[in-house]
Amino acid sequence: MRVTQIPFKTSKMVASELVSINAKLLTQAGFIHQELAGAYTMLPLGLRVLTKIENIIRAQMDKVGVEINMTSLAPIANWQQSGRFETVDVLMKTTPANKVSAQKNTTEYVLSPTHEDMITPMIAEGNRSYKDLPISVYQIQTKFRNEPRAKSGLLRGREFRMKDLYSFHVSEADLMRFYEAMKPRYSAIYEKLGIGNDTYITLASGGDFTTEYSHEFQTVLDSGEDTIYLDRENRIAYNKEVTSPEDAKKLGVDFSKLEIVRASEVGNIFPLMTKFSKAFNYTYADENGTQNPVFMGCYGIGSTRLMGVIVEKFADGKGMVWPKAIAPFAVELIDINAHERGEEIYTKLQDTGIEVLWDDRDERAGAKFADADLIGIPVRLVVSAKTGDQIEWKDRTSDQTQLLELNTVLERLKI
RNA sequence: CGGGGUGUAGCGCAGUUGGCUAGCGCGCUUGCUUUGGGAGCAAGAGGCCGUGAGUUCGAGUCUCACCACCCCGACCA
Repeated sequence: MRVTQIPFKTSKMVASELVSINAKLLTQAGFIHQELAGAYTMLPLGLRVLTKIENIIRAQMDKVGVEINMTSLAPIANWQQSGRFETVDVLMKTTPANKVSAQKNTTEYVLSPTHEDMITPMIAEGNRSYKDLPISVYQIQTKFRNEPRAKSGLLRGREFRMKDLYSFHVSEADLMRFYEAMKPRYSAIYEKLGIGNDTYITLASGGDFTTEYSHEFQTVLDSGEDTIYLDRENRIAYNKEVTSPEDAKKLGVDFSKLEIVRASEVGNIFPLMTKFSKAFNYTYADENGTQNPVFMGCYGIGSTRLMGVIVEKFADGKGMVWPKAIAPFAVELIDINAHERGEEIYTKLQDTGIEVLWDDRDERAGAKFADADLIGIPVRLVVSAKTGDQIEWKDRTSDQTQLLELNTVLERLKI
């Protein structure tokens, strides 16, 4: 991609009221554009990052389930049937904007904040035998939650993207077997995203459902919203909400010996048990023809939030620093008064299948360098009168530059 | 929802005890010079001062209401 193709420019300045690092840098670098409190357009660079994050999630989920795309609009009836229409206070619904025409459709719909209420009856339609189970289906989509207070850029929005996987089982034992199998899938995702070391599986409350505890994945982050009690040695943490004296006794943990840190929740897995299958009368026939309730689990990961967390985690004084796996491009190419040479290298890199962003603007060197630092692509290549037939290589996180032959550059980038 | 703050040019901001033609920087346009860390000079274009009611001879400035956004808390992926 050429920088001149992108109609969303970087900016030298940004509103002083943007305190959150991810909101500030992503806005300044032209990755996102805010439309409302807690709702952002993904611009070309931001969309590339988000897509890569979601593809990493997708690769792991494809090992345990199949992907579908569901509607965001949901019938109110489904939410009434689960009893959640009145109780979920972040629920949003549509309202027709005007009633000028008599034949106008005035039906109101739920804007789905999560999809249990839709997927349960859908799966139940054709899967009534023990032979059909277990089932595991996921989706990566935009979800809507009327948060009382959207904040911190991508960390908490009213419209955000999230992966949800739903699983359906013949028994609690089978559900828990699957539930346990999800943990390594989640760890693999955080590992690939570059935050594996700082992300801990965390015991949290089971909420309104029938299990006592559930698990979250928390990334240690000063600007995180949650407080967790961290046991670094055993790589496990406890959400503050489950650190009462009773919890301590039940779990056999001495919380006073643990480190208290701020963290951001980047995933959760939850045994739903039979809450939704009961609400939607989803039963299956076992070997004896007896009807039994289906056991369900749900497994979420907020992809837009992850993008924000990763910015917060790695940014330095000059801008963002993307892990290789999700950087919008593998390399940024800058030409300094060497447009033809730039185009030549740009074409070669592209032909080799390397993702390259070419800053082909008619800008001064300083402006291009500053923007490259801000955007945070892992490798910066420069061609100019100084570099001759060679190419200057600089890693985003280093101050060292080196002159390399084109072939060497291609070799290095292939890895 | 409680508390605190902010709405003035595309973006970032200033605007005195109410005063006449509303400024500055960035960006944008044109020209010349410059060219490896956000260039210089010159000439331009660009405003319903968030919205609505008041007070006043006169409101960006004062009053009230509303809306939006940011921050703390409560709540939540």
